Amino acid sequence: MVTFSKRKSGIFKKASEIATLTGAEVGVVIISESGKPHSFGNPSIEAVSNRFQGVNPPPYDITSHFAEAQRQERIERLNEKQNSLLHQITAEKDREKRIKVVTKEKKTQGWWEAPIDNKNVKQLRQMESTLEEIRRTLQSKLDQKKLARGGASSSSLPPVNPP
Amino acid sequence: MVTFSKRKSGIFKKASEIATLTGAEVGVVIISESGKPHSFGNPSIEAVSNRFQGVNPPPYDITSHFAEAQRQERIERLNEKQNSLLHQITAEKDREKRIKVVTKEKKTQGWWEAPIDNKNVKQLRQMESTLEEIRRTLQSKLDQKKLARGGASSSSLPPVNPP
DNA sequence: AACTATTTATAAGA
DNA sequence: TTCTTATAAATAGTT
Repeated sequence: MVTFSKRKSGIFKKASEIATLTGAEVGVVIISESGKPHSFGNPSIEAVSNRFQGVNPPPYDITSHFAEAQRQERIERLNEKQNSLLHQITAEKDREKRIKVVTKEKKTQGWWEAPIDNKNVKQLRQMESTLEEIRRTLQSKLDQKKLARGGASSSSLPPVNPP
Repeated sequence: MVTFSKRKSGIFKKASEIATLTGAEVGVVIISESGKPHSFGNPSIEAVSNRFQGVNPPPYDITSHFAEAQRQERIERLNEKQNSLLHQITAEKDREKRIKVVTKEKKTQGWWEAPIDNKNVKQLRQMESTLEEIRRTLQSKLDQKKLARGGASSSSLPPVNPP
């Protein structure tokens, strides 16, 4: 909790800095483990969110092609996923090292040696499927809206009309 | 521009860290001065956005423990996915170049009418889903080690509600 | 919340 | 963009 609080402040500060330093618009949303939402936005979280979703693209750039913009977004998303994976792999390997050390010291059974709880795993997968489907459905709807309008700026969600 | 790039990386890294470290969900959207959108999301920018908007309520606290023997397998799977991502990224970038050339030649069609490669979108979505599942499984396991207590809040908003 | 040892991020330059 | 490095800032651990 202390870590969360400290780091949240750190991120918000960084977000504020990049905004004033480079003139970028930044929006950050953090939902803590307990489910409470925390946000930072410059100019405001709503403004950034709307612009990201293509609602109000100030400088209308006729040269940007929708398909290209979306492709670029996908590439960025892939890069994010990749970075995420790298972090996870690193974390996982570090963890493994630690576990090996502990295992040598203690011959008692630890939680990581416990048998798989199939009931819970099954339940988890079911929830994942459901949530994933919801997410996909929403995304699909949003994408259709996007297709129907073709926003000037690129990105993720909603509507406008072709010139 | 260099500052923007460096600091953007810094923020994304911090965002990734707070997510891994505290189990929080984080979404960051940065729109550069030139209007180009950059985003980071854990689990995904859509998931965080949706949850922030109240679309997607609860986190899971399923307590399933996986045997140490399976850890290595997961790491290998992550590595495979990562390689897959690298190939996808390369392919996407190459294709983007080709498309840019084509779209400059064919001006009979408006940019808003540019067809989206649905096959590719579908493929990427599928991959994201898979990655998402892996990530969630790992996260759930990693969360085991952390204390789950109701968090305090500094600049927080009221709890999210369904639309 | 304050302190501080340590780690990490960053600006500047190449 | 990547690399290097001196310096500034962020953070974990502790009180």
